[in-house]
Amino acid sequence: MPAYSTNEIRRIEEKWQRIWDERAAFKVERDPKKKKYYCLEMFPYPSGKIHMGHVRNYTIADVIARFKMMQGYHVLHPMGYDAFGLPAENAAIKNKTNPRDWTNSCMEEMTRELKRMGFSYDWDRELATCREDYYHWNQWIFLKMFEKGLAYRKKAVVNWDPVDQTVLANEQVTDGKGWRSGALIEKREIEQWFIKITDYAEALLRDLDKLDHWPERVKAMQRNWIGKSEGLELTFDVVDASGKKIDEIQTFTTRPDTVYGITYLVLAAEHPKVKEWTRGTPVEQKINAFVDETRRMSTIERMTEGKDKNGMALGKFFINPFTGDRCPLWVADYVLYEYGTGAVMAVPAHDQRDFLFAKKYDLPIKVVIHPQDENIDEKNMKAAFVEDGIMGESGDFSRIKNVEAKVKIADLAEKKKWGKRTVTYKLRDWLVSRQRYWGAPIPIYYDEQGKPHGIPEEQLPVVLPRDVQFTGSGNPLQSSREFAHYTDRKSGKKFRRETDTMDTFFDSSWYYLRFCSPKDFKQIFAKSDVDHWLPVDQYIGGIEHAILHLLYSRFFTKFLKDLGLVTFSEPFTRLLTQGMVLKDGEVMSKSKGNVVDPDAVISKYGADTLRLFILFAAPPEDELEWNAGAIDGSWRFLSRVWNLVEKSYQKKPSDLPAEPLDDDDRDLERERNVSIQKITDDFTQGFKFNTAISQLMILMNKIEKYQVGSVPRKQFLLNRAVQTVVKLLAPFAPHICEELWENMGGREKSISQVSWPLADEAAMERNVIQMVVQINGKIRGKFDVSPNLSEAQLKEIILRDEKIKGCLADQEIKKFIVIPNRLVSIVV
RNA sequence: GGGCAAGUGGUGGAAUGGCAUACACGCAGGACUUAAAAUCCUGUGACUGCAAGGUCAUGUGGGUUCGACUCCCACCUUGCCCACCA
Repeated sequence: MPAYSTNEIRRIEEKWQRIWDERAAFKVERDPKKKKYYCLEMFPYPSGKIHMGHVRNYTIADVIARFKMMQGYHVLHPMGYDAFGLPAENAAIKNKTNPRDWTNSCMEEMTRELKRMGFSYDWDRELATCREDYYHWNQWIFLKMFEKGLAYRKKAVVNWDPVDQTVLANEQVTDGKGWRSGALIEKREIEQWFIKITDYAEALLRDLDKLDHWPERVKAMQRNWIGKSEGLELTFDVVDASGKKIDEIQTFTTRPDTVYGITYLVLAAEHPKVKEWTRGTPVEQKINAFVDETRRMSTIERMTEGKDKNGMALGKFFINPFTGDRCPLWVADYVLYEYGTGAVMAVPAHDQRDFLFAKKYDLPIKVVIHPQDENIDEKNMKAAFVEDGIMGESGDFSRIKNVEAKVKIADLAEKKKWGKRTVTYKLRDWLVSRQRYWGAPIPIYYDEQGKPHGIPEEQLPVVLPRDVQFTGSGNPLQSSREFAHYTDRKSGKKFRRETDTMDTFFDSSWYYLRFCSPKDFKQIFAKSDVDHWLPVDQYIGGIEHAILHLLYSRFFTKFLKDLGLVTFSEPFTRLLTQGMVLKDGEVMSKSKGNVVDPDAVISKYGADTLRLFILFAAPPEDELEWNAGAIDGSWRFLSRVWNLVEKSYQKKPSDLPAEPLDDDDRDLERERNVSIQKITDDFTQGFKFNTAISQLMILMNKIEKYQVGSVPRKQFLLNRAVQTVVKLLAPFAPHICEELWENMGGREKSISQVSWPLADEAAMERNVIQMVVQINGKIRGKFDVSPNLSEAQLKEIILRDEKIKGCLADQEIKKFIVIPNRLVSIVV
């Protein structure tokens, strides 16, 4: 065997990648007789090159998949591409080509790179969301949602990305900037397609409790995003200056206990009543100017201006039904139109935002809740009092706890029909329209009245046209003559076709189902396949998808369950969110110029070394600092395993001679079995690959020190230990292990078919253990003793010792605590 | 402002109530070599001591315990997520 050199690594890795390909080694078919395991990583956007984040994500998944295969599971481990999206369209604009060509060449390149990493994918199941046979079913799901009233059109204020010339969902706007372009987002009003995910808000929230194997962090983020709050919707009579009722206004509050402290009421700038009530009044012009200015402000401006709140009085009033008081109505920029009713009852004494606003505009402040032991005077208030306390100035509710008042006041409001208890969510309906070409066309046409109709199911897919101009502005689909009209087959009538395409999050919300029957052209998937493989046993991906992708996928699953297409309500049983890969403390990115190309690392060290290193450097969920120096250690380790097989392993099979083992033998056997146990535990209890690998290194250190001489018994034990190393290493470094297994004369075709070893409890036992002795918490001695001695026996041995005697110095022993086989603690 | 993580040698990290610093990187010394690389061996938290040893050390300050990196309380720092949500 030649040395484990760069050339040799290349030969071995190419050889086994070819063999896996030729044998379709990881192809799986449904087999009800076997235990199934569905291991899935978040499929990539085909940007052209894989980066270290992909390498880490997919290596973690591959080790899990290969481990499960060796444990005898039938593992579904597929890969595909989330292939629609803006970068392809941008490239098309730049190169004057079709996004399809750019995307196809990127996918080809990425497939080559993924194969170079030695991942155990069933490539027969590969899919790409930009292919007709995939987005056909995207459109089919959309039609089902349309039929159920979950897909609807709404004229709405939307986030307009001036760079990408498209609309973004609330979820895709971070800090007022577009999630891809980073451009400041403007507000515009257009007819858009929405998906009514809010119908599922309660189910999405409730079922988070079922996800026992999801990180708490992700569940907390989803809870926060759904943002359920329970409160009271109150309706107030609106009156003009003369006291005549002209209208009503609804507000939402989570603090019914503060209703006696209302001193004014604020509407959001977008609220239609603002303009309606001021029309033809002296303040009309000023109000209109204020409203238009506020609405023009982008989200980022509203945020940076932060605490400075602006508003204007409307010259109209409302009646507080609890007190009969008449108070003014205002419009202000600190009220969100999208949340609750878009109007809030202001209680400046008990809400910090209302407090600041009242101070600025000199509005009255009325305290109705006091702390337990003091009375607040509104004149001296520096901030709102927002804690729990005792009610005051609140009619019949005075002098009770505000927590009780909350319930009683809500009861009263419902009894008097002033309002009703309601639940609101921060979760908004999902805006799925995109004025873009490179996405799945929304399968809709409009009749003469402009009413939307679904394209008949049998005419799907609505295929993306080719006669399209990519100029960089507007929606390219509208430049196609071929696409513009839909012709009804019966009447021959022509109708205008919808030219919006779908958000790519729509595509990625159900791909894990399509992997079960990727080549079924007659239906979205075969139910029997999905029933067999789903739910996904282990899903692995980045924390950046904690909200959007995972929430949408959960929603789709629930929707498909309601359609009777699936039987489960949650798609991913276990979720692992891997940490980011950093260089010099920062996320690797092209703009920062700190990107390490995986391809270059593979060329120098091989895929096995890269895989091993990236898992050894940190636990999967932690951030990983890329340290180019430390990778040598992983390479050296593989090299040592290689040399060990070459120098010490004897292919000639032999049986273990029936003779007793000496201390060295037992030592080796113990370490071998301890390693099996420890590594299996690390796999099953949270994928602690870094400590699993260090245990393999410990085992190697032990084997290298083991002297065989020419004793057949020792040669047998060494052989067995080497075999164990190769088996335990195989999920991490599959190429070298396949090669070694073959050279060692293994009977199996592939190391992935070898059974995962089991630990022998008896071999792990020790006949001498070290007991540590503490006196008053300080370590004063160590004793080699037989295991499981009684307290009396231990006491005799320890107290006989000269050094311990010296430390005790005839003091009285108050306590003698024994932790079996570990430690003795003496208190004097 | 709210929520969730995390803070351990020169570095990545290990130990989740029981010998702090496993494993690795780096560094230093040695072997082999004409030389270098590679490889192998030895050492490597700080202070103190000729040595055996001793003392101190897991962000800071308290607490619980025979015993705390680990549990509790407060604070500091960093990271991530959310944020005018009534």
